[in-house]
Amino acid sequence: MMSMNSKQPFSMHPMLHEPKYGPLHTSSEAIRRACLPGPQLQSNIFAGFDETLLRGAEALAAVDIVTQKTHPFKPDATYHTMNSVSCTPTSSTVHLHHPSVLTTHHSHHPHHQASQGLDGDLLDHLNPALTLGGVPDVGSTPSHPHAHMSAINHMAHHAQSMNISHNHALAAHTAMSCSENETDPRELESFAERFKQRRIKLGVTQADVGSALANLKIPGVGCLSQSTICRFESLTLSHNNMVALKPILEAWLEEAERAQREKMTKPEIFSGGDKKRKRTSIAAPEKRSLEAYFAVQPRPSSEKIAAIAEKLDLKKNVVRVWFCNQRQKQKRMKFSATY
DNA sequence: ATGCATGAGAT
DNA sequence: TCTCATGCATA
Repeated sequence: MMSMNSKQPFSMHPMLHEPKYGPLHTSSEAIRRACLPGPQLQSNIFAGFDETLLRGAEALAAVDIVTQKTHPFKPDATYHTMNSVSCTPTSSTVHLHHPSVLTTHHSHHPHHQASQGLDGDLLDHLNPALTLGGVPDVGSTPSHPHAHMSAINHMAHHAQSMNISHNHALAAHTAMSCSENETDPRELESFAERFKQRRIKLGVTQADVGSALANLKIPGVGCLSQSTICRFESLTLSHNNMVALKPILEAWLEEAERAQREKMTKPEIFSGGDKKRKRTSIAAPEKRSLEAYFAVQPRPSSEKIAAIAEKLDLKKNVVRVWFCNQRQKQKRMKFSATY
């Protein structure tokens, strides 16, 4: 592990009010894209349908929603399996905070974007009035002061499709199995499960794990949020992300268990904000419409986004972000379907 | 546990 | 302007 690419994105950035997190990211979209099925048939399966189509889509979506209650099309699908273990709120245990950054990236697997086949420009065919609308750039969101953290993943390097053959002389066999294991979805899945169980056994919350990570002092690794730990355990992260985080969490787990053993032998002692960001909530009807649009065109142009935003009376930026998030979710779903 | 959001880096 | 990794806020 740790074969570094020349990519060490350590481009720092000021703008951190808090020394809290360090930024960093690396990404290799390229490969991924290369694996993607080409651009969809750009076209006009929908040409000429205009608004009717949209209405149909929305209607469909509406129906879908209804059905969804019983039917499950969990839009937020998961990485692989749905593990439904509930989260135990074992509060307080360890606590530490540190920022750090890490970036991950690499590999690719054949994600399959099955859906983008229907790319007609739905909105284009929608009524022109819609397209014309004022389109006020609603852009920017209110205030948001905060820093973020990313992970640099020195490890996790190989994609399943990639070969590590160029690494070591003996890599041929040995390494092969090793790296393959690290990225094997099933291995990741079982690890996530084991991780969760052992974590609970230790009486540590997801949030605790996240903040305790910084104590590992792993270069480039800082703390993570409860959300991320939760997503890791439930496999709701991208494959690359899972691969990148695994060694880190594994390290924490070992350390935590070691520390506990030590504590057993010796009597130990233990001891132990700012502005709130508002979360916009998109109402069900609007969400249904968005889903309908998404089904037809997952990647609407800026103009379309503006039109949709206006129609649904939402901020353009909100709509844009919604589509971005939807795409991310879709990828997770697709990935899970792959295995 | 999950919805909406940010920001870095890639396109 | 997108993707990706992550986070805050909240149901």
